[in-house]
Amino acid sequence: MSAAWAIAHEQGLGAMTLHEVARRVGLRQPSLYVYVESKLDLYDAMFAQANAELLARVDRAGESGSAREQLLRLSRVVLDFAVEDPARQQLLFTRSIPGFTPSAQSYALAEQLIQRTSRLLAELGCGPPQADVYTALIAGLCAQQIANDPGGDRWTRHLEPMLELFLDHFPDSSEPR
Amino acid sequence: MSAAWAIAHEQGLGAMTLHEVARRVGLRQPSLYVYVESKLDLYDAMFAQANAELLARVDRAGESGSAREQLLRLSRVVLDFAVEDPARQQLLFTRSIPGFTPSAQSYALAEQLIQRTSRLLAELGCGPPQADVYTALIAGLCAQQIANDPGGDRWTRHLEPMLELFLDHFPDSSEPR
DNA sequence: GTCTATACTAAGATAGAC
DNA sequence: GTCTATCTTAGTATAGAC
Repeated sequence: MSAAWAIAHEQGLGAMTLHEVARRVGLRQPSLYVYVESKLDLYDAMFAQANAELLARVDRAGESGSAREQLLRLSRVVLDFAVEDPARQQLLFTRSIPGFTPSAQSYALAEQLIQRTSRLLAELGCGPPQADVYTALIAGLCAQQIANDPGGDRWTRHLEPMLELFLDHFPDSSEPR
Repeated sequence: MSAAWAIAHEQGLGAMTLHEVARRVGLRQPSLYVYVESKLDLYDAMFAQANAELLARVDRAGESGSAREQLLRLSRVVLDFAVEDPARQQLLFTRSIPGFTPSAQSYALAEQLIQRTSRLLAELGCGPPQADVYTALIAGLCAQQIANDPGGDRWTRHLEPMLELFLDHFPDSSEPR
């Protein structure tokens, strides 16, 4: 697993091949089939691992404070997590690996985060349409940060002001139709 | 070119191979080397063509009205263009094709749009940091729309309300630090 | 300009010995 | 569990005939 992550981290998720993984762990490529059923199976294990790690961090960020404070903290944790490792972000939040869809078991982990966020948003007066705007905000900062200033904070530093603006004005008004 | 776009459109940009292009135009793969120097060269031609098309649409959207109206129209044209064809969006706005960077000549076209947008933003009191927020807004709507509701408008319909909110509140206040 | 033939690379996966 | 050997597929690119 860590060899697979290392490759994804260094050269992108698409460069992660079973040959290269085997090379790094000092085995021949066919030997890996003792541990994984296929390459997609390995992706699934990585997906589950990354989601578990994210959930752990969100938990560590705690549940204290108002719903608004909690949402701000949760958003910061998620954004930092995503921006920290572009390959991981690609695996978790985009559907861009040909042939890969997470198994039901792995996806259940991802669901937990979605539930948690939706609940907080609902408490703050944001229904599903506003929640879409929220996800677009996060996704936009994340995409721009990774693409144009990897390792920096040129976009991520706008998270809190944007969320404040969003929470102050979007929940009630501005609903299109 | 149109065969290449058709493949990208149907199966994604990564599925565009010289073999498949040749198949579609009734040639053998080596014959394509009369027309392109390499696969990356073909990507570059596609990049230039798509940028030219986008610029043409932006021009057609006209320059009448206030800076605010112009920015709203330009943003709508760009967002619709990007969402319309995910493969094209990937080629133009993400840097996710291994080994591909646009030639200086092709990139000059992309620069024109950037210039135009920056000028409008500046007229509306948005400096570079606010322009970053603007690009994140567009990128976020675009990414979510393509990933989660392709062909629909679940995210893109929020464009105008979000821009209004952004222009009304972000230019002066909310600047982090 | 187009072809055939081929070199080269590299991937995922399987068979069967040890 | 690990290996060698191999199958199968598919890609980019080049050489040289026509």
